[in-house]
Amino acid sequence: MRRLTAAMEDYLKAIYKLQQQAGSATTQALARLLKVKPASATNMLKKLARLKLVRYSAYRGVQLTPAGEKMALEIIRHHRLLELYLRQALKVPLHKVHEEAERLEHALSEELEDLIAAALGNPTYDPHGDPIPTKDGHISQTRHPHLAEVPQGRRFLIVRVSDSNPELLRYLEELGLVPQAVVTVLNREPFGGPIWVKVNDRTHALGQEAAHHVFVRPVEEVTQRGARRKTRSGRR
Amino acid sequence: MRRLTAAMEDYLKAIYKLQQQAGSATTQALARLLKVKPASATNMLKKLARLKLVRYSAYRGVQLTPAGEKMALEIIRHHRLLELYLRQALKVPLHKVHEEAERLEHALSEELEDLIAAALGNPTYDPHGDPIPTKDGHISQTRHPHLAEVPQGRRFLIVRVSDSNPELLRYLEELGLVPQAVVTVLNREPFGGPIWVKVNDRTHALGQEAAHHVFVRPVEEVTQRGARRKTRSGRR
DNA sequence: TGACAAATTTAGCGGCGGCTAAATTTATTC
DNA sequence: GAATAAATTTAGCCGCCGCTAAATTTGTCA
Repeated sequence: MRRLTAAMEDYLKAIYKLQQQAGSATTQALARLLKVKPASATNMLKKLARLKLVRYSAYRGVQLTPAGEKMALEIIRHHRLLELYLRQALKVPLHKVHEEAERLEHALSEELEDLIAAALGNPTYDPHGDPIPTKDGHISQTRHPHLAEVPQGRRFLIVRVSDSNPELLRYLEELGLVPQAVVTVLNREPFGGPIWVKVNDRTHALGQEAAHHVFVRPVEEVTQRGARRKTRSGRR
Repeated sequence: MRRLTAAMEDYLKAIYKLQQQAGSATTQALARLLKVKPASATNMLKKLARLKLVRYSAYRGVQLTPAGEKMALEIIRHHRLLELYLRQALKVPLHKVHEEAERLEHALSEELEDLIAAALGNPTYDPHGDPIPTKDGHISQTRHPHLAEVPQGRRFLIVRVSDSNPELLRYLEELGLVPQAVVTVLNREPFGGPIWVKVNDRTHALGQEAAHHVFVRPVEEVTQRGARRKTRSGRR
């Protein structure tokens, strides 16, 4: 498996994301995401097609081949492992974690990847709640949003509480914010203000940081015949 | 201070090393060190000269300007901090630490550098015994060899014992291999075999790993009038 | 001093990955 | 179905950083 350039890796990752969100990737969407001009994207797509990493037919959008998808998942694994590692081991602030990982991911060897994964205990989710692909290219299809990015007025089931900080973990536990609990987002103050939540009939004002560590899934509201709602998430 | 390309950073680092060893850097030596052709080196030197990072006069070799030296030291700081971090925090095998750092150093931000330095307790030497420049561009001029790379039959003063592994540290202490002790290298078995050393009239067979953590300085032999010997080290 | 070898530089090319401007295809609308 | 708008591709350029081949400079030795 040939070594790809950093630019190629960026394109594969971007195509993967667009495919997830919209089924396929257009030249324009790709260009916007990567902050290049459409002409540049076309250029690269032809290169990736020659390498059999994407299926590309002119004017018609692009899709990853199985080989391309495998590569994309490897890169995403690098990225998300790095994010988590930077956050946990080096206490990089959450908002900077992404851009740091963005540069480091291309320089990460397989060995170092393994060591980092092991140091983290082979985690399956990154600090943003996104699933980390396994080494052999499998990825959980669910992306869990955290309490800070979820619409207010709805009920959510807590599926995961990020375990980076034991103190925070204990704090959240005291409030009753534990996996399987049902939480209602009452209100959200703007500009990084607290998030009002209700758990077990108690109301709490949660800070931004705390909210970022609580990952949830919407509780299925019982509609006619209990039909499941389709959801779509976007971003990352 | 403009951001340099990875190639430029590699050149600055190489020029610095050659200057240390030989006072100045020739096109050929540079090309050999960087594994490029001399013509390519000439090309880059002209670019660096335009940026006022080196003083370059054709056919006459090259020298870092103060600005160039500052940049070089920054890069070397990145490199050596990474080496130490990879070794201590992630247990990357010593022989792989260099090439990993070589790729990561160009992607390291200032913030991450600071966090890594702090996590390591602002260390001053890397795992090879090379000094780590400070953030403001000062560097200790002494490079201490370790016991595994030192000629046999001589006496050495232990100046530093690397503190990465507490177990190892205790072991070495038991043997009497502590800073300020004088050690004689009796014999060295080939092919990664043990190194026989004498400390306090006791003889020990030291493994490769242990030997790599003991950094020494030759004991000044008393020659006529106690004149100091000049030494030169090479490598890294 | 002059001739030659070695080191260095110059000239020109190639792949990468951006860009702009112009041409082309696709989609939409009357 | 023709006209037009929007998306996409093509053509050609540029900077980076390698390369080779040819020209030039430097240093040495008779």
